[in-house]
Amino acid sequence: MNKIIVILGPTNVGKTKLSIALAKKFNGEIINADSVQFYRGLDIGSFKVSKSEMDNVKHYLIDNLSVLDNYSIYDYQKDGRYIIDKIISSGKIPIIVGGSALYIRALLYDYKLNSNKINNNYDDLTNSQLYDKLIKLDKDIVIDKNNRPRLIRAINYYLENNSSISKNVTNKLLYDVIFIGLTANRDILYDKINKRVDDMINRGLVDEVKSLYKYKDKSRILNTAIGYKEIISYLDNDITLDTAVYEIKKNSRRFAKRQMTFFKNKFDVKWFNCNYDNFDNTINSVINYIGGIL
RNA sequence: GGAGGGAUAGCGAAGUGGUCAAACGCGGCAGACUGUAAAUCUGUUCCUUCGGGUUCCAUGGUUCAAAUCCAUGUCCCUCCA
Repeated sequence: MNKIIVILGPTNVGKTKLSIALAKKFNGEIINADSVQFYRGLDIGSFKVSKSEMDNVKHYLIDNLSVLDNYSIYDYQKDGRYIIDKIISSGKIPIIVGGSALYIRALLYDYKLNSNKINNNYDDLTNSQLYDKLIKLDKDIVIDKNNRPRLIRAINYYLENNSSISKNVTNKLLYDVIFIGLTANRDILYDKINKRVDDMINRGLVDEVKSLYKYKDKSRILNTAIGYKEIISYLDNDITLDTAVYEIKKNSRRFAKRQMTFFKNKFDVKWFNCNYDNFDNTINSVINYIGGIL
């Protein structure tokens, strides 16, 4: 079975740089698994790979969407699996890189997704009414009572499939995957994250968001992505720029923590510590590890 | 110098005799994860060997009982001189 390499980890540990080095070393092509880097125009705030960084390594699923598009793990699974097959059949190794854990899971594990025909939002129901409705339908459901999007999803799922969404969990991998995790000590990582946010501001994040501001009411991603939603609040005059920066840093740190929780507990990962002072060392240890498997 | 107001857990802030180890918010920590996922949600947050121990500026007092009342001291804020 053909191997697939996955590089995951929290934000800002060098996944991009590592992935390009691996692609060059092992004749790979890269599939993005960062749910913000899909979008054209979200460059500074998503810390997107630049053309020159790509260094002629083929990248897929970057800049494939407009900020007005709605994309989901369903689309990603479809697009990504098609690309994986394409890369494998060309004799190369797919390298999946990113920090969007659910996207990676939907892509590689046996997530059964369908076209999602029922899509009732139940705007007239409160959370507890939704919960009552759900447990009447679905006695097996395990769910947080206040997690409205998931309550709605669980109801719609049950109505469509006549079975509990909880029964749909899977740990079955569909590919032969090497999971490489890149991480760093919490203190160091947080410090790097804070500094990177300052750097984004210096590189013109506010101008980047200004150029997209006209889409803010019609774009989902601009209102959810860290670095964008906060600057939009600033441009709306709801908060000061200092507050926006503080919030971006805080939200990025929390995001990194959530990513680590997800990766540690849901993936079988071989972890490597990011050596910020000598990243070539990090790259070499990963190359040695993968070389021993391939 | 005179008149008031205040000091509560990492921070902000309720509480004004017992039901107070102390609401709530923030921050922190941990967790969940099949269509918003950079999203959304949950738990936890004085110490503990889980028996208990030590807290509400400090010291002393009143009381069966004090974060809450009294006295003194320290520090902070506002107003008048």
